[in-house]
Amino acid sequence: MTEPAFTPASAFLGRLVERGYLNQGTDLTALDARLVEVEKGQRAPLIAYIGFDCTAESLHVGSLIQIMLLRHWQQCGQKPIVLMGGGTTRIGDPSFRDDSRPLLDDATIERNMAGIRRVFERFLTFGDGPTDAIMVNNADWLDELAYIPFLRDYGRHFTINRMLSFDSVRLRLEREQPLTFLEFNYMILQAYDFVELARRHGCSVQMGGSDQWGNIVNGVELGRRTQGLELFGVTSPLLTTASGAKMGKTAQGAVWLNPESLSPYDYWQYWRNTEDADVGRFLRLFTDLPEDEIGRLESLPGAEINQAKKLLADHATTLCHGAEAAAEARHTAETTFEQGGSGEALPTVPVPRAELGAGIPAYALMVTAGLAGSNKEARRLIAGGGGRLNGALIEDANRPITIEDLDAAGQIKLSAGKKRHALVIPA
RNA sequence: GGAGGGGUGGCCGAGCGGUCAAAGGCAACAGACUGUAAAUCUGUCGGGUUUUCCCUACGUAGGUUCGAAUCCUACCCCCUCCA
Repeated sequence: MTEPAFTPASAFLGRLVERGYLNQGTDLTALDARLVEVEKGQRAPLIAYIGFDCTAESLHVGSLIQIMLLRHWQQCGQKPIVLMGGGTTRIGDPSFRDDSRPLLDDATIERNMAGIRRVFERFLTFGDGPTDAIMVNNADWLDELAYIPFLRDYGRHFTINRMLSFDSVRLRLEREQPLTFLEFNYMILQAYDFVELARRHGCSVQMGGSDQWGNIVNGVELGRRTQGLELFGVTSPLLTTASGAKMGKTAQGAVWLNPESLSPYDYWQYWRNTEDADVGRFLRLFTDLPEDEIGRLESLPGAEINQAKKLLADHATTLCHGAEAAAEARHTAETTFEQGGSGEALPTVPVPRAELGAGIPAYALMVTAGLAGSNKEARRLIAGGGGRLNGALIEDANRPITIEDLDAAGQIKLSAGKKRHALVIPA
């Protein structure tokens, strides 16, 4: 557990504490000492892993803190392993959930894994070097597990009594939600993953979100009991916004890290709209900016805090999508919001020139532009004063929009409210 | 296997023969206020070209009624207690 006055000597743990990544860890003092030895060149880099589910074809902002943990780990001269849960995803982590996850088929898992791999390549350096990241898939060993030998070798180290006492299981049972035996095995397999990674790759540290604490501790103990290994666990805090909402949800859904799932412009916007109270915290967690700079930014008064939000958006987007995409997103945002214009990175919707020539009712165009889910919703939006055409309020939902409405740049800017815009271009 | 309770809109949760597209809350969207923030207030919140009209919807399939989310039958699923 975390010692209250723990002051780490190692670069890595020092950074975690300073930047707010540390929730708790097993024997942090010993881990700190090992890390220092590496820094002094007295031992080879330590190897840490974090496991990721393959439940979607991209990771989202909720996993970003974990990705950043691996990134800092690598920057501090240690070696990261990204563990893809190709095997465990077929079971579904029951931690703190009331319902079972839907079981995914192998093809879907495979596809998801490919999408997730690309995200990591932006945050970590992969390769064969001593501190290069590697990616492994736990299906490689879980798929071929033999049931009886596995039970005999590992099952005997788990008591049901203890497993039932873990919050992740206990809370579910207390709420009288069913927990299947399949899901119940998840924690055993995750513990086994840790031991297997130690054996195969010499991995000695597992990190993860605080909801993984129970699973991580199980792995540490299993390693000690079965092979006398000294393993460590480190968790990061569960993140919520200052107003208490879970991170990573927006109107359009999850904030994906993959440009196909969420455009860099929308990603930039997500960070730009951070609540005032979160700016400092997020700068520390999701950018590489130095502490003194962050201190200055987070104390900007009143509306000036918006400068800090832009920098947050710039740096977070650069990490995830590259500097070019970030610059374009910022440019688009500034022309759209500060000059009332429209930048290139706004979503564009091609509409056949002939249809525009004939005129399309405003409500219908809102729908094709993706700004409303149905004609009715579009009408409501316009009736409520939320529809704009090239910046001007749309009074009548039936008002035809034609080529006459093309602006100087040859496009039509449609807006739903102040933040959602789309460009209609004749095709 | 026996007894009882329950399955309602994105979620929670009322309704228990017409006045029900279904109270209330949350979430969401828009408006006002602002700073592309938070909080607050207002409006909207199944679909249909603007609708005193139509369609779809209250686990599934039938039925009784002029009329059902509400009653009946069968089936599926969940929960509780007993065995």
